[in-house]
Amino acid sequence: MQRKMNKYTGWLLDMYPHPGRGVALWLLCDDGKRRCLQQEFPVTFYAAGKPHRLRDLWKFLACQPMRIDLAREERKDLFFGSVVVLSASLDAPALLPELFLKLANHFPDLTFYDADLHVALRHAARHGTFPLARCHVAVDEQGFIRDFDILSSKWEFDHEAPPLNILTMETDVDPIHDKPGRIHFRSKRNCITLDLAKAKSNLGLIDYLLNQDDPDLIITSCGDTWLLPLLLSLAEEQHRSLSFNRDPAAQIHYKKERSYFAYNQIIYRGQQFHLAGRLHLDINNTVMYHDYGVDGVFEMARVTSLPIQTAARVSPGTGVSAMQIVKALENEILVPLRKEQIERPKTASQLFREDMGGTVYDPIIGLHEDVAEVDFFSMYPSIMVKFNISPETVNTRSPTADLVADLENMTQEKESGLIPQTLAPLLEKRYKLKQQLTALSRMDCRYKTYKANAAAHKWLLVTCFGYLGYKNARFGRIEAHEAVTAYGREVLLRAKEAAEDLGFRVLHLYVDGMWVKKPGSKKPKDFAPLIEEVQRRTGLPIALDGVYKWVVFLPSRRRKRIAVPNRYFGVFQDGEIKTRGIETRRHDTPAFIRETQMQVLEILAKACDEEDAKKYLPEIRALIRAKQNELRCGRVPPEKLVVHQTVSRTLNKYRAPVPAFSALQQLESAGKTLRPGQTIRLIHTLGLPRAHAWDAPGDFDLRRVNLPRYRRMLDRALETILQPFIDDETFWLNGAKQLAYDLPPSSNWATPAPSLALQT
DNA sequence: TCCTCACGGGG
DNA sequence: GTGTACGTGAGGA
Repeated sequence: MQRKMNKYTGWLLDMYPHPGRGVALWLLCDDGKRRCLQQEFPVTFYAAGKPHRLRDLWKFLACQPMRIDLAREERKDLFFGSVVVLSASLDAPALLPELFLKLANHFPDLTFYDADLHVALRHAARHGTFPLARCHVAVDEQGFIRDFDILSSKWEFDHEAPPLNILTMETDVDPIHDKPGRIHFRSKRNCITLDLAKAKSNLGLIDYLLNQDDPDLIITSCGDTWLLPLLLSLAEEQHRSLSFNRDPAAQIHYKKERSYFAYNQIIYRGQQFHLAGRLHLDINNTVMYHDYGVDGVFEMARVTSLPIQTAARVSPGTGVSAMQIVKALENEILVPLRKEQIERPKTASQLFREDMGGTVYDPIIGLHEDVAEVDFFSMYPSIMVKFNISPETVNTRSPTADLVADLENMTQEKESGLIPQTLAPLLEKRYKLKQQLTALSRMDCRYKTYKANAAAHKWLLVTCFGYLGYKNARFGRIEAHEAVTAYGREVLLRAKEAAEDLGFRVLHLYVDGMWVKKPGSKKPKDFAPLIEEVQRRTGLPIALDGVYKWVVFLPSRRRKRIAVPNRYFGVFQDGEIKTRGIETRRHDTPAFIRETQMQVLEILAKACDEEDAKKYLPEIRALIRAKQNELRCGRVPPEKLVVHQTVSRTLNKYRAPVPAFSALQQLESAGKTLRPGQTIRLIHTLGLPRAHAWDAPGDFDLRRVNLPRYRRMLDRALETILQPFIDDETFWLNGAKQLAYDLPPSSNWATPAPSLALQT
C-alpha cells in the first residue's frame, strides 16, 4: 500500500525522547517552518552475569507494563572480548531511565551495558545525526519519520549557518552581584525593556513575545540561575503559562546546581533549564562561552553529538566520553556504565606511576635572545592516533614494549583502536582549521568561527588524554595513559637530540614544547630544517610557535638558583608578548597589579635585546613611580584592587582565617551563600577582618584598604619581570616603599596626598 | 619553619 | 554526568 509522504529538508535543531514512543526531532525546515517530528526509535540495553540471575532478570522484565523484547546474544566488551548477554529492547526511550534505576536496585550483581546513554548519542550512532546537521526526511501522515538522510558531515569545516531566530534576554546589571531593575528583550523584530518590578503584570506581554518571535535560540545572562526560575515561579503564582517550550507536550528539563571536583579544583555549575523545541543558552552557565561563544558551543555539539543545550553546559570530559560512546556503538562494542566514584586510597605504585608524567626539564635561568619555540601539535592525542594507543590495544604487562620499534618503523599494523578512531577525525579537522587560520586574514568573516571551533576542539583533545588515566572513565585504562606519557617523553627526547645534532642549544623542554637557539639563527626560516628533522625522527606534526626577540626563564622565588619550568615571559619578533605562570596570568591578581605588570612588559617589548632594554628603563621608572603614587594617594579605583578567588569549601571547612573566609562570613551574614566553586570578590583590608566582601551590602570605608599589602603585591609583580634587566636592587623600591608605608592609611582615598615626596 | 590555601594550561 | 597532578607562592601562627 502506497502511503502519502511529506518530504522536508532542513537543520536538526534538537532531539529528545518522545513522551510516548520513539524520539521527538525538531527540524528547522527550509520553508521556514519549525516542525516537531516523531520517529520510531527502539533502544536496547544489555546485562551480563550469572545465568540464573539473568533468568531472574528476564522474568522481571517480562512482567513490566511496557513492551520489552528480550533475547540472548553474544556481544563484544572492549576489555573482555565476547560476552553472553541478555538484550532488552523497548520502544519508548523515555521509559528507560526509570526502568534502569529499578534494575540497578534489584540486580546490583549484574553488569549492565548501554543502559545509561543519552538518546542523542544512540541516534548519532545509528543514523549519523548530529546537532545542526542538514537532513532530508520523509514523513508519513501521522508525523512519523519513515526515511532519514543526513546531507552534511560534522567533519566539514565550512558549516552553513542555520537561519536561527534568536531572542536575547539580558538584565541591566549582573544578578549574581546586584539587584537588576530591568530586563531587555531583543530579537530581529522586537526590542523591549521591561521594568522588573512590574514583571508580574507583564507576564502576558512576555508570553506574547515568546509566541510572536518564536525564537529557536534564547540567549540569556543568568537565565538558568535567576531569570527563568523567577519568571516561571511568577507565572505559577498566577496560574498562567509561559511559552518557553515550543513543544507544549514536553516539560522544561530542570537540573539542579552542584559543585564537583574536576581539573584539580572545585567547579560550580548552577541549576539548568533546558527547553523543548527551542534552545536556551545561559551565557553565565555555559562552559568557555567567553572563549568561544555560540559558534564554539555549536561546534562542541556537532563533534560530540550531544544536544546543544547539553553540550553548552558540560565539561570537555563529558564531551570526550560522548564521542567515545558514539564510536563504540558504531563498532558494536558494549558501553559500560559510568562508574561510581569510589574513594580509595592510592597504592604506592600508583603514586609512583603518576609522578612520571610529562617531561619537564629545568630551563636555563635568565634572559635569552633569538630563541625559537617549537611545539608539537596536540602531542598526546597525536601520539594516541599515531601509535594506536587505546585501552584494548595497549600491552598491559608492559605498556611501552613496542615503543622503540614503533618509533623506528612508523608503521601502522594493528587494527585501529577505539580511542584513536574517535580522535583521528577530530585531530584532522583541527589541523586543517589551524592551517586555514594561518592563511586567513583576521578580517575574514570565517576567522572568528574557525578560531572558536579550533578552541572547542583543543579542549576535547587535551581532556581525552587525561580521560585515559581516569579510573572512572568508561573507556579508561591506566596502562594506556602510561604508554602515552612514555611515548611523549621519548618523542621529546628525540626532538632534543635532533636539535642538538643540528647545532642548536636546547634551553628548555616542557611537556610538548622546546625552546632552542643557535648563533646566526634569527628568522623563522632558519628553524625550518629543525622542524623538518624533528618531524622525520618522531613522525609527529610540530610547528614553530615563533621566534622570541628575547625570553626570560624565571628562578624559583624561594630558591633563587633553582629554575621553575612554567614561569617565563618573552616577546616574539612581531611584538606579541607571551607570559606563563606570572602574576598577569593568575586569576587572583587584582586588575591594578595585572595592568601595571602588563604596561611595563609592553614597554620592555619595544626592546630588541637585553642591551636595548636599558634605554627604556627611565620610561619604566617613571611609570612605576606614577603607579606607586596612584596607589599611595588613593587614586586607584577600588574595583581595580578587587581580588577574585574561587571558593574551595563551605564556611565551616576553613581552618585558617584567610581573607576569603572573612569575606564569605560577611556575605553569609547578609544572607548570600556562595557554593564551593563560585567566585568571591574581596578587597584586602587592614586589621581584622582581613578582607571586605565586595558584594556585601552597605558602604565600604575606603580608608580600610590594606595599602601596604597591595604595595607588596605591586613590588613583587614588578620584581618578577624586571629582575633580569636591573642589577640595582633598589631601582623599583627606591625609598618610595618607605614613604608609602609611613603615611597613615586614613589620609588616603578621600583627599589625594601631595606627591612631592616621590619626585626626584 | 610549618601549615593552609589558591593557582596553573589552552587560546 | 565529574581528571582527586603537584609544585609554587603567599600569608600567618
